[in-house]
Amino acid sequence: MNLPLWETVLQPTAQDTMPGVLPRYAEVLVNMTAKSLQSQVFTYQVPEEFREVAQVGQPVLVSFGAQQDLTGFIVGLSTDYTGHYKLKELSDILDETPLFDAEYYDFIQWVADYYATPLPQVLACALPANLVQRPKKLVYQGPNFKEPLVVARIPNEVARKALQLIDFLYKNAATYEELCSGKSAKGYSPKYLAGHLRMPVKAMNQLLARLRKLDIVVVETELSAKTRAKTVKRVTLNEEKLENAALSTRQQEIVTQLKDRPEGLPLKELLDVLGTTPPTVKKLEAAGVITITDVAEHRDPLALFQKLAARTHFTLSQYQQKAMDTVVNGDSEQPYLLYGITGSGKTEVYMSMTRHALERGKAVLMMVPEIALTSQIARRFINHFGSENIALWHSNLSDGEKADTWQKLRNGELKILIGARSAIWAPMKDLELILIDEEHEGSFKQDSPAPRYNAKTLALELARRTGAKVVLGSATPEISTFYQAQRDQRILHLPERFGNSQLADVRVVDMKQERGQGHQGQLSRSLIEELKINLEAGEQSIILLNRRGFYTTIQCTVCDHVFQCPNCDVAVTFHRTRNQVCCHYCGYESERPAYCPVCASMELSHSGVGTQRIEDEVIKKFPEARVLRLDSDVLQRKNAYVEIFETFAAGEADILIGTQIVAKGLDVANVTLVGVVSADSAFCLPDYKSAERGFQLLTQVAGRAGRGQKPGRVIIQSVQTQHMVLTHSKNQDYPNFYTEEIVQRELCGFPPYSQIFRFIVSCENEKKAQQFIQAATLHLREQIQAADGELGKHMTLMGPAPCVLPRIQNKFRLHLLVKNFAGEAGHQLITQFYRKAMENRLPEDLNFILDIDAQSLL
DNA sequence: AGCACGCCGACT
DNA sequence: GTCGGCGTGCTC
Repeated sequence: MNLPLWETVLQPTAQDTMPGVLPRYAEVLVNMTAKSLQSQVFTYQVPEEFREVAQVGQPVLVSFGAQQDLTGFIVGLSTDYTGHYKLKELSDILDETPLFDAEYYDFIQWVADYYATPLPQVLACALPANLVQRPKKLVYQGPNFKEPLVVARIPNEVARKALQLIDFLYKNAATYEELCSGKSAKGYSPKYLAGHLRMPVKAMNQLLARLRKLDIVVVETELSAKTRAKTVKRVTLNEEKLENAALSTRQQEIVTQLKDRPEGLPLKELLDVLGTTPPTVKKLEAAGVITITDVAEHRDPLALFQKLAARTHFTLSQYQQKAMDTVVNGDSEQPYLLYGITGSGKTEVYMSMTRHALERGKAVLMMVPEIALTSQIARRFINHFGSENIALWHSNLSDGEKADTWQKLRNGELKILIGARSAIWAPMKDLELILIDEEHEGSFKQDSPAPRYNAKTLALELARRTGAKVVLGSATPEISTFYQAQRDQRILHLPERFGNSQLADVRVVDMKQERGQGHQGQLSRSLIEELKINLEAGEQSIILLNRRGFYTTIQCTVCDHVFQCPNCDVAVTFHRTRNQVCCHYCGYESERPAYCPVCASMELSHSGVGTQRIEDEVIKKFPEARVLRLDSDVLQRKNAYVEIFETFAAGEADILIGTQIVAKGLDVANVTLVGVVSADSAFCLPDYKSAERGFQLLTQVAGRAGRGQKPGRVIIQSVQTQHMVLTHSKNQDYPNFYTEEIVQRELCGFPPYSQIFRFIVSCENEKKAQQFIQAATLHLREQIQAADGELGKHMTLMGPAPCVLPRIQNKFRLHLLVKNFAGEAGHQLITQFYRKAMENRLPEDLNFILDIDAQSLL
C-alpha cells in the first residue's frame, strides 16, 4: 500500500508526514526585516543529516537573499515540492526540541490575522524571549587589514570615518589570524561601532560593506548563548573500577566520601567537604574510578511557597455547588460568567473545578490580572493542590525557569498553570478549563507593542479550538461580558458573602463642603476620625489614592502656571525625596524649578496629591502608626508587591497607602476601614469606559473592608457626590449600575454594541502626523464606500482628532476611531486596510498603530 | 529591509 | 575605461 505516500505527495504542505517517510522540504517562517514579506513562509530543502530530526516548531538558521544566518521556525514539513524555485538548504537546526506544534502555529496565525500583526511578531510575543538563540554580527580585522594599498582605495568622503574605524579595530579587535585560530577573539557589533564613532547605524553598515569587499574587515555571525535547563555536576563512584586502582591519599578521601552514596554527590559539595580542587577530582574521573555527569537541577519557581504545602479542605455552599455543576455538565460553546460579590467564594469554585479537571488527567489555566495577585491565588491553590503540580508564569521568571516550564507544559508534566496575561501563550496539553479571575481588569489587554491582544479574546478562541471551557469571574464584570452572559444565560450567580460577613458600610464625604467649612488637607475629618478608631482598636486600614491624571504637580501660586514636561503635554510629578520633578510618560527628570517661567514668581506650591503626601499627612496626625506605602516608586524593587502584601497581611502595619493596586485581591480579615481619596479622578476621564472603571475600582476597594467577622467601613471622598458611579458603588449595586450604563452604551454605539478600532499616528513633526492621518482617513472612507453591500452604513468613523494626551515623549499624537457594527466584514476591511498601509514605507519617524478592541481612548 | 543589477554621468 | 550615483526588483 503506497496510498499514504501518494497522499502526502498531493499535499506538499501537510504538517504530519507519514511515519517512516522522511521529510525533504521544510516550510520556514523566516525572521525577516522586510515588512512586505514578514508573514510569508518559504520552502527550504532539508539536508540529509537533518531529515530524521526535523520537526515543526524547531528554530532554524537559513540564508535568505544575500542575507546569511537569519533565524526562523519550521512551520511545516513535506516530502515533495511542486514549485519552481531553486530551493536553498536549511543551514542549521538550532534546537532539536520543538517549541510548538502545528496546532499551536495555527492558533498563532489566527492571532496574527485578528490583530493585523506580522506572524513573526506574534510568535516573538508568544514564545519566551531567549528561548531561541539570536544571531549577532561581530566585526573583526580582515586578511587585508594591514595592506596600505587597499586602504588607499577608500573614497575620500568616507575615508576619515574609515580610518577612525580601522584605528579602533587595530587597537581593540582581534586580528584575522587570532580569529582563525579558533580561540575566543574580541569582535564588535556594528551598532556598538556606530555609537562609538558617532555615526548612524545605517552609515556604519555601508562602510562595513565597503571594507568587507576589500577584505579589510570580516563580519562573523555568532549565536547568543543557549538557554539551557540549569544543570549541576554530580559525581558517582564506579565500584568495579576501584579494585585495581592505586589511589593517593586525597583520592582515597574522595572515594570514601562517595562509597555509601549510590546516587553520588554534587561536585560542589564534594569540593567543599574535602577542601580540594576540581583538577584532583578530574584526575580520578580520567582514571575511570568516578564519573561526573550533568544532571538537570530541579528549578522550582515555587520554592518560595514550599513550606506552605499543607492541604486545605472546604465544603461548597449550595450556590457554589450549583455554579460548579453547571460548568461541569455544560458545554464549551460560550464562556460562563461567575458573578459574585467580593468575598462570595469564587476561589473555592475555581479550585473545585480545577480538582474535577485534574481527576480526569486534564490541565487547567488560571489567569489573574497581575503578578501581585498571582501570589495570593497561587498560595491558595498550592495549599490545596501541592506545589509540585503547579507552575507560575510571569515576567519575573528567569529565562531558564521559563524554558523548563515551557517544555514541561508541552509534555503535559504540569497540569495547572497560574499566570498573568502572557500565560495565554503557554503550550498547555489536554487543556480543559481556562479560569479568568477578575475578568474586568484592563491588564488582560496588552497596550504595546503589537500584537495588542486581549488575553480574554485569545482564551475564547483557544477554547473554541480545544473544546476547553472558559469561566470568567468577577464581582463587577466588564459591561460587555455581562451583556453577553445575560444574553446567553450563562451567569453563575453567587449572591451570598462567604461566611455571611456583612457588606461594608459606605459613606461619601463631600470635599467641597469640607473645604467650605475651612478644613484643609487631603484627609477629611470623618476619615481621620475613623482612622483613629481603627488604630485604637488595633484594626487595619487602607487608604487608596487614585492616581491616574492626579499627580503631585508644581503650580505657581501667582499666575497658576502648572509645570509641564518639555516633551509631553502633561504636568510633571514632584518627588520630594529626590527634590526632583519627573514625567511619568517619558521619564524626563529635572531639579525642582526655583521660580515660575511665566511670571518669575518664586511662590510655588505642590498641588494635587501623591501617595507620599498622604503618607506625610497620616504620619503627622498619627505619629505612632505603622504605615506602609505601595506605589509605582516602591514597586521598582523586585518582589516589592509580595513583601508589602505579606507584611500587611501579617498584621505588621496599621495603615496601607497606595494606588489602584491596593484595591485588588488583598484579603485581610483585620482590615475594617478603607478610605478613598480623590474618587472623582476614577470616573471623570474622557473615555467611554471611565464610568465602568470608576465603579469597578470603588466597588473592589469597598470589598477590601470587613472580610472577617468584624463589619467594615468605607469612606469615599469626592467633589461630585451626586455622580451615578458614586451612588451605585455606595450601595455596591452592580445590577443597577449595569442597567444605567448599558443604556448609555447603546445610545452612543459603544461596546458591546460595536467593536472599537483605534488608529494612532504619532510623530515629532505635528504637520506630518496631521497630513498622514488625514490621508489615511480619506483612504479608509473610500474603501468602506467601495465595499459591497451596506458596509458603509455599519461603520462609523470618528475623527481624526488629537488624542486626549496629545503629546507623549515629544511626539504629537492623533487618532481616528472606528465603530464597527458590521462584525467580521468590518473587521476584515479594517485589518486589510492596515496591512496594506504597513507594507508601504511609512514617512520617516512616524508611527502608525492600529489598536483593535481598544480599551483606553486616551 | 538589504542587496544586486543596471543604466547613466564624472573622473584618474 | 572605471567608479559610484541611485532607481528597480527580488529574496524560498
